[in-house]
Amino acid sequence: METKQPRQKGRRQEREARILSAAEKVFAEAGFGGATMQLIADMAGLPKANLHYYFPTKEALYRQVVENIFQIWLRAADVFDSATGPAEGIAAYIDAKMELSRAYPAGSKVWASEVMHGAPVIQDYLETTLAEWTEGRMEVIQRWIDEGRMDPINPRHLLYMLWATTQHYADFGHQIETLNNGAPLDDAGWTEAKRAIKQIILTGVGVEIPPET
Amino acid sequence: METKQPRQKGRRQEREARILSAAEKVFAEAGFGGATMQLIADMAGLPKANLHYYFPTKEALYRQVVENIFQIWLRAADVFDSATGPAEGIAAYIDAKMELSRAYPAGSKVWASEVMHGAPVIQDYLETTLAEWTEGRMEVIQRWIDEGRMDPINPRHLLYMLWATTQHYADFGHQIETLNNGAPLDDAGWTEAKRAIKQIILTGVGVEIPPET
DNA sequence: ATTTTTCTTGACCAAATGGTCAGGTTGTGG
DNA sequence: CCACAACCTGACCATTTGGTCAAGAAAAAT
Repeated sequence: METKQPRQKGRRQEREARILSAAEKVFAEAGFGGATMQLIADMAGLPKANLHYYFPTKEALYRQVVENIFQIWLRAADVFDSATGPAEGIAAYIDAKMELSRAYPAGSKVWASEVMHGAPVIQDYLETTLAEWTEGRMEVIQRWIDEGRMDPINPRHLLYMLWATTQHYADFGHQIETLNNGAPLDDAGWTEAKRAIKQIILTGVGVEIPPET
Repeated sequence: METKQPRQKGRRQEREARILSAAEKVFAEAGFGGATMQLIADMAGLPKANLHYYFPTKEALYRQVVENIFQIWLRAADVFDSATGPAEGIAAYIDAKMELSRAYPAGSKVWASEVMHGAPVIQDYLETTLAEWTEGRMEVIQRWIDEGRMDPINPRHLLYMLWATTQHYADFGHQIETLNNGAPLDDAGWTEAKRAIKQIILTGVGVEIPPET
């Protein structure tokens, strides 16, 4: 049934993945307008014309990059649901998003850039998927509040603060690096960042900080 | 002695201001690479060649925009110093930065974009002015901690959280607007945002929330 | 009034960019 | 071995872009 998909990866998938990876970096470093197909091609180690075989236009390639990031984002947000209470849920979400910021800084930047420029290609996602996810999480938080398991705070702004703070470590990674004497955060640095964020936010919403994650 | 500077504004200053204002918007909406001199010229209502009379290159114009923003940023940060303690200082800083996010969203986006792309034009500011400012504020916070006026938290990450959270309302304004049913935050919305942020962070660092600002 | 300086702008240019395409190569099923 | 499809790529093109320039128009200085 699966005549395609030659046991290994498949030329096509491997090529597309390589192109997407290069595109993510270039779009993150230069923005959509500043990125050139030639630059992406060079970074992917392929002739420019070949990119257009897999992705018809620069915009199509960009769209694919943004959608991929969005999916990763959403998937990681599930930790919020499988939590037994506010302390575990929020702590797990902070940890998850911080790990994403560390693992996919370029993706985070592309996302930030896309939103900053008015979300020209993922506006529909914002209005549907993201709006629904946000609504759902706000309800969860509100329930925790109603049950007296955390202080009454505005769930919407709590979510914004979680996004802002965690993504900051990716989007402004260069600034953080500069203020860290030019060196990127090491393991200890990231751990300390997560710890500090959890301390402030969890204390801020009136819950105990869970022991280990 | 001041033969220049004809009582009113002066043609030159007025022209430069108009160009800079248009440039700020265009750079914010399209990024450095996506912005074109023609677009800026149109928005400023001037022929393109005229821009090059006041600003020799696109990069020079961009540099001026970024430096202006940086100055506004720094100036507003002074509220931190004139505070009598952590509660007032942090609260005032949050208020000030939120008001800047509301008043200069384009500027904030240009700054974010600049940093995200590796700070090609303001790297030196990051290394000197910003680094010094950060160092100074960290000392202030550490002193408050040592004096037992707030919980022991990592001053560096507290600052990052303040920057991230407040700037988020400018940089991700479009996303916030979309999640607010397509409408920008009104006066009440901004007040509520500031209140929520102060509640979480001030509680999070173990100080009382000051009454009014 | 005349000279000198500052400013304005349409027309123009070289370079870069997204995208195309025809001809070729590689792989695959029969 | 052949035929067919998928894949690759150097050369090419139309358009856009940052930037220039020369010829003037205003203003200011004399």
